[in-house]
Amino acid sequence: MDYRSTLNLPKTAFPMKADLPKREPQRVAWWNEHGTYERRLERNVPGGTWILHDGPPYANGELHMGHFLNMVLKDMFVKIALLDGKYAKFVPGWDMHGLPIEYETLKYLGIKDFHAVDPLELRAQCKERALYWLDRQREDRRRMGTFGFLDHPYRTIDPSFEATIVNAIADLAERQQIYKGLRSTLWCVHDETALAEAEIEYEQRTSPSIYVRFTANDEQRDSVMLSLSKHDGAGSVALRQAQGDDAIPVSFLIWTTTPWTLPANVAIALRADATYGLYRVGGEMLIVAEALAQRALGERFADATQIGRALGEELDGLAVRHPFMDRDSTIVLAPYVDLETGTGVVHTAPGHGADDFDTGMKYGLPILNPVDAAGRFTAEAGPYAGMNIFAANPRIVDDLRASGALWSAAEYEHSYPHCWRCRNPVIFRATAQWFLAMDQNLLRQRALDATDAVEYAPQWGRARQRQMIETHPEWCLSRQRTWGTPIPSLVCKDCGEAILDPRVARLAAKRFAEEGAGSWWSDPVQTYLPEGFICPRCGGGDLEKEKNIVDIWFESGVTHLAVLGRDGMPWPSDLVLEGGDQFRGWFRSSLITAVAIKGRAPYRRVMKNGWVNDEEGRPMSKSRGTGIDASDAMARWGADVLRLWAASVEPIDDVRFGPNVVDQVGRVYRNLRNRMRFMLSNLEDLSAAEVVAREAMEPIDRLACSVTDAFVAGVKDAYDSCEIHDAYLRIVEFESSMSSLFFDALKDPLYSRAAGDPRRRSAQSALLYIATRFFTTVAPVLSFTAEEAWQHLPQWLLARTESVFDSSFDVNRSRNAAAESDLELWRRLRALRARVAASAEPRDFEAQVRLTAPPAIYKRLFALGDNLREALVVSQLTLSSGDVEDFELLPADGAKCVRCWKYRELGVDPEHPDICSDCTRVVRTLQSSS
RNA sequence: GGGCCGUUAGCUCAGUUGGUUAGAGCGCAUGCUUGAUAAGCAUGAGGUCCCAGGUUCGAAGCCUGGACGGCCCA
Repeated sequence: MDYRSTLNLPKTAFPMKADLPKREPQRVAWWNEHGTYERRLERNVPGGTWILHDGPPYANGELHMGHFLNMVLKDMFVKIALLDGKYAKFVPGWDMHGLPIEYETLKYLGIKDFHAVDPLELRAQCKERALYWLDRQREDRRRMGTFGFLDHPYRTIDPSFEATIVNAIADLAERQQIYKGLRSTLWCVHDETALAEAEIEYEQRTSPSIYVRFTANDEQRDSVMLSLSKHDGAGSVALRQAQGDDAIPVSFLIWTTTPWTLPANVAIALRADATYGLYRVGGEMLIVAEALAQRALGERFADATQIGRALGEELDGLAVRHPFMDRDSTIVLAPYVDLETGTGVVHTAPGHGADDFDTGMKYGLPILNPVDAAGRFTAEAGPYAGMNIFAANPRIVDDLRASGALWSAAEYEHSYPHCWRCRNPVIFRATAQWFLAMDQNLLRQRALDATDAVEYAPQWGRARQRQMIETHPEWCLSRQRTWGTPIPSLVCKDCGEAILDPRVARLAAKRFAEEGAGSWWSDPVQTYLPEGFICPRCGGGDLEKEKNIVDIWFESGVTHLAVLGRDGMPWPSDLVLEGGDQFRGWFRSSLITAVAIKGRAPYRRVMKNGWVNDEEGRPMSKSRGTGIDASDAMARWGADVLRLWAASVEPIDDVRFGPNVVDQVGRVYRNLRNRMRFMLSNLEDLSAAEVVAREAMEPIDRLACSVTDAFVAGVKDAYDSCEIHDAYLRIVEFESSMSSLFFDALKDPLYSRAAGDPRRRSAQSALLYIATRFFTTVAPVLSFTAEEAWQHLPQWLLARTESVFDSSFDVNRSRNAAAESDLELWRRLRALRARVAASAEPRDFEAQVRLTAPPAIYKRLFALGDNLREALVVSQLTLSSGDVEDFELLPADGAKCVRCWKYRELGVDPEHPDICSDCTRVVRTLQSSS
């Protein structure tokens, strides 16, 4: 007789093959149709809020794996809070203004000169492009399984958002935190706009490297020689000789890699404490820092004789002639002059460098800026007027060579700042811009102090954040472009005064909230003038609008004002989570605006995630074939495997990604999935009424539930401290031990007992408990699979709890308190089980075990009753108490029952000679009922 | 060039305040199972804990220097 049909073999519709790329989109639709997230959110209202505030990705281009990692981690935290009963409202957002989109749009439209296009028309086109990318990215984000208000994201282009930006400007203006000033600003000549440091990328570039003589005229020569001779008494004989010979000119030798800045040169900077040498080379004398003389003079150093020396400070105030402009260049001192490169004699053009600018201000030097917005020399540049500055470089070098001022020229490869968008090299250019004053109202210090109230993960994040604030230069807020939110400033046509009046800004904010910021271009200026508004400087009434837009880092820096503190979301947020580059970007800009306007940090906790590199640990690159878009990855492997990958690595550090890494985590995924499947396949026939209460379960089932409680509590702790990877390790360890010990032990009772046998129902009840706890616990990570598994739970349970996201972690701390001894017993059973399983002969049911244990352990093992034999998967077990632990494996008594495979006494029933008495009873009952 | 971070088994990672023989999962090899079966169980191999000094009775963990990789900046 075939007894197989009399067994309760596993059965479930939950497929072994995941088919994630196909099934996941259906699950996204299912969640939407059922309003799973929104319903749970409403239910959680009494639980209090927990808000992760989304840092806006920029709406241009496809999402890459770095985005994926970041977005999926965010989603995990939102789901953790949700399952914890919190009102975890998540409003994603997009950064949609700015040069990258404007640039892409112009390219898309084939427009070369942006001045030629009507601002409102260009804005309309930019908006279309930004919305297009938002849609693409939003679809990817949905595909990841993201829970949140994806249909109603915040967008920096919304009129309400633009109003928030302008109101923030008004707030800052009221606090005298904004001023207009002339500064040396990073400038992109291609895009014709000022740039913030966050908009700069450093790339390798080859520049001309030239050494240039700045030669003293007769009068200057006397002063220079006099200063040198003072250094040590009357000076050397050679010095005295040279001093008297007017035919030997003296020059300071400067080094520069930007010849085009020479027309703006007004000074030469030395280091006060450095020693400068006077070198006689052929028929001339050169002054360079002693430490750099050999390198600076090159092969001609061999012919050079040092005939004098002086400290930098002894040369302060001297002057020499500019090599080709009709003016002097003053010798000044500056602390940043280093003795690593060049000559220690630094060409200084205050209009073309931040350091130079500072020196210029200190010495009251003229700030020359002979370069226009497009990077062409103005008339001020004399012979080079009209030329593009970079194109003029070789011409300037040639001219210097022709005039004899050039000492040497070479090519020089170095990293040089480039515009983040158009990739062209940027320049420093002194222009009038609107700035946020970092030290006004002690803003910088208050921002530093505000970090004390923030938790950072990792902890060194605070030091990093502080560093970024300490080194923050004055924040240049204005941009001379079109695609953005206007800075509502006015210019007095009578006196030229630039005016940023809070009242004007408020009017603008109100107007923008209704009409959008485009109205700044179309409205007459009167729209923005309060009653009787006049120029505060000259009293004139003829005002016009300035056409600056605000830095987009400022826009994203006020997302906390636009999103939080309304619609059920408190200010500040509980968590922000972005890539580590945002210590300098969004973490910083948000902190500064929040401290300036609200006096404290806009978040309680900052977490950074790492960079996603390829499998060799190098940056991903499309050209190397290691770059992959998030949407392609999801189409290939499915979101859940990738979500598991995000948890399997330490996402706070830089991580690696590639096909081999995914294959590996894919195998872990299949393990998890199969074990979920095993549980489900043994629950099909369990009705609600038959579920055994925890207290009434068999000992080993209670033990497994207890171990599960400890597991849930452990994972929850990891979640609470943002340690997703730690949770992953616990999940893998748990499912592995569950499978090898408990599931294996349960097979016999589940399969061979009568369906309604109390032993079997107890086991099933434990499995149901473990399954539901497990699905809930992994749901933040494996959202799709956990939900799919949940949907294969018994129907009566689904009627109560429609989705896994309607469940809760249910961490039972009091029950967990007793768990340590349970875990100890669990580990002991695993070790015992391994000893049996290691045996080749006899093995499993062919064996019986004779176990002797010391009294304390004996007591615990004895309490397990027949469950102990089940756990070891043997046919018979004798347990006795003794002084020493002893373990003996012997052949089992009896013969193999063909139905349950255990070794038993067979043939109790002549009709069923090959099966044991227990099996006979089951079979007879089945026969009589059919 | 500067600041910060990292480097533990083929891969992804654990390793509590310095303390036995450095662990897990995956992979690999071998065996078992064929009633979780494109599954399950067991065993095993595999490590100069990046390198070199130092502190210590004792260092993967502390100190110094260096190498390599990454991020941010100059």
